[in-house]
Amino acid sequence: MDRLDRKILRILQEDSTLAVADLAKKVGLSTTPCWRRIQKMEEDGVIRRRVALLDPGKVNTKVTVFVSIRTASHSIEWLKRFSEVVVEFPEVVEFYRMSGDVDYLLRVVVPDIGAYDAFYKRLIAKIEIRDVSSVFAMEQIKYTTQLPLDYMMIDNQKSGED
Amino acid sequence: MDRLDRKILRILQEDSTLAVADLAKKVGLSTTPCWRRIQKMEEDGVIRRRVALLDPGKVNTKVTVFVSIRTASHSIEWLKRFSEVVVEFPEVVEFYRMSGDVDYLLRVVVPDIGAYDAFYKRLIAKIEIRDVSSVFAMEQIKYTTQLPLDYMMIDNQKSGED
DNA sequence: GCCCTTTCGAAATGATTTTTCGTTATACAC
DNA sequence: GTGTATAACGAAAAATCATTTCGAAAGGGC
Repeated sequence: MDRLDRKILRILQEDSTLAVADLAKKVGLSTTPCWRRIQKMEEDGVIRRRVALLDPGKVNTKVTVFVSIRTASHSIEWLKRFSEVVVEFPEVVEFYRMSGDVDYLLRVVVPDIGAYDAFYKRLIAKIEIRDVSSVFAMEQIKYTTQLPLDYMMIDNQKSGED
Repeated sequence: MDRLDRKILRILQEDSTLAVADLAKKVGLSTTPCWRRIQKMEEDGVIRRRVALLDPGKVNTKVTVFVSIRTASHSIEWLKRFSEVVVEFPEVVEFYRMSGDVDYLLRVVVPDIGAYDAFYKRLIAKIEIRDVSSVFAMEQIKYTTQLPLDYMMIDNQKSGED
């Protein structure tokens, strides 16, 4: 995991459609070693998958809602079932167990407020939830799948423009 | 935008490495029309980009922090600068303007609590912020880039297993 | 029925990925 | 220094895949 691997990851996080030869040129390598590095990072699980990202507007899921859930105290059984139920909804794109005041946080994407209400009804029909609070996002100012690569490798940094 | 396009999008959101011929077989089409449909959806901007998704653990960004920001009332200028500053941090992977109590919500990824503190200091060094509240995620139960496709196309649904 | 438009599929072409092979660099023991 | 092992490199061949070309089939209006 050196400077070149980081450079490769930075590019692939941006755009994974480049030909290996072009990518190689960008990082200053020939195609074979570049290809092998990519291969290795896929085997090692650093690169998890390659996917297509869609336009939320174009697929009619412009609206993001953050749903905070407080559960008081519940049985292990309830928690297990709760997770299973929530995960199944395709509208739930993120789901976290939190520290602090709120127990769970969901990011839900829907076309509009009406669709959110319908989602909400379907959710509480499947499982009883004590305390739910929904907040709508007015605007998505930034959304990226690119993770910062500055924290990889404690040594070997040299942290230049690459 | 019909059933077949939806089927194609569903697969590409999962895995964009499939050969067009294999994808075509899966949706019940031959390669040329399938390729053309993909091409069109890229032109139309339905498919925005293709990217590699990395393992947060493997790049040392396991920890997610949600940062709630209240700004009271500020000038337009301040708001503009605030957005510009926040967007520049690679640790900020999501950034929303919210309705309700909280004005802005950030999702920040870092290696650990210490790194979050360092990030926080760098942030407030760049711009003064009134009221900040940080909550750590204990566990990421679900995270997907796959948008639900059930809301596309009001007509033409037929909504089967495809 | 006929024309127009659209979508389809088979096959040829061109580009890219992946393998093969030989070379070069680096490190370590002696 | 010399020898040897290990790991990374690069050029070129082979295999696979994307893209184009062409013609045929399917729907829609008149």
